[in-house]
Amino acid sequence: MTRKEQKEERRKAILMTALKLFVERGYHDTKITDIAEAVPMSTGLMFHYFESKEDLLMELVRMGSAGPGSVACPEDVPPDVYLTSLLGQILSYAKEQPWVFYMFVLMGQVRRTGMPEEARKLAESADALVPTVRMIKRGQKDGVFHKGDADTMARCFWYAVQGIMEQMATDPEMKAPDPEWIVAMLK
Amino acid sequence: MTRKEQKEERRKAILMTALKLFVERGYHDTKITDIAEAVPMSTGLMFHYFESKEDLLMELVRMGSAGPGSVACPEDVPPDVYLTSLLGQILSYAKEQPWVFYMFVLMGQVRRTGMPEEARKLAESADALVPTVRMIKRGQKDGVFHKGDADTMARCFWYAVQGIMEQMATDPEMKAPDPEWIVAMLK
DNA sequence: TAATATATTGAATATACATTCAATGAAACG
DNA sequence: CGTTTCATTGAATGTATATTCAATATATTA
Repeated sequence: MTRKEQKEERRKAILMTALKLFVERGYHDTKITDIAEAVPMSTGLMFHYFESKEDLLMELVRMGSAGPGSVACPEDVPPDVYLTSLLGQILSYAKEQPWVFYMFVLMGQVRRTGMPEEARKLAESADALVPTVRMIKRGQKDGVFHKGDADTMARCFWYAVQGIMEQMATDPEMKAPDPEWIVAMLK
Repeated sequence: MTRKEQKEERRKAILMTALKLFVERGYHDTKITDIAEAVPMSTGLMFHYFESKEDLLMELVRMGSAGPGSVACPEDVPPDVYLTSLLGQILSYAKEQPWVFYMFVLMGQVRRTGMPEEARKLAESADALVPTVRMIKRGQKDGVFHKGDADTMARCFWYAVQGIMEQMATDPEMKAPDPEWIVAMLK
């Protein structure tokens, strides 16, 4: 089974390399050749592992969609505390495992800008928005969050995070924010 | 002079159309043909008005760099009040003049992702970061803002705005946030 | 070891798209 | 009007790059 494992490793190497490049330069600016060179491997071999560039993107989006899973807050934890710790986890995890971090950014890009329709749909389906709206409503009832349209608040929260992450992914000068600052948007 | 005015109008029409498409689909996904079709005008004629696609982008970035000008807070206004009103202005302006809004997003994209070097440099030079850092430091001294690295705080603030704007530019469901929410990140 | 399957390569091909161009139409100007 | 200048078009060209392919090397298996 060493052969099959090798192949799996190689696939992962390609995926991680592509993820990094897609986030840093954008999907369309990243040539198959660039990925191949960075892996490193010949251009032709890329197509032994993935049908096409789009297939490669889809695979990444699939990973990203499966990833986060539940962003639900247990009933006995205050929503503000939960969101703060969730964000803290994401940020510190990102420091050691940059791919989680890149993934976060890629998913946002795919959701928004001109990417293959199929990829966009999948990315949209995996979104933390719905559970966050629920959390915010509970927080408002408990008085820890301010008044306002919960849906808009949830969007603001995550898209703010998105904007900050996008910058962190490409700009080494950018230091991680304190999660409390961001949750303060809701208080 | 009707002839010259006509030309100027046409140029602007192209610029505005391109801006919208660049933001909605991304620079590389927007074909010259798409812009021409949307204006509308033949593909060839585009090159009567602009040397190249890159030239078109550069013109937009030039406009964006000239735009905002000074984001400086007068000494007698509290920084939090100033930032709130600045954001309010941007958001309400954007509702009537979508191009200001698109421009905001485009500039952010150009600063980050793989775009012609020249464009990136110009976009970077026009950045509200420096004056904002100053404002935040003053706010910290006055006790209206919390402690923390002022540079990181300023970046967080603007990149959060960036993320929210990016979403608003492409998602009609997204409603404008209350500027206070975002300034609350700093308090 | 021979036979087979898989990995790998680099050059050839196909395609998409920016850009050019020769030709046509419309306005300005004498 | 006649002439000149500018606007406009759509098809032709060139280039970049995703994808294919025939050939070669390396591993697996019997």
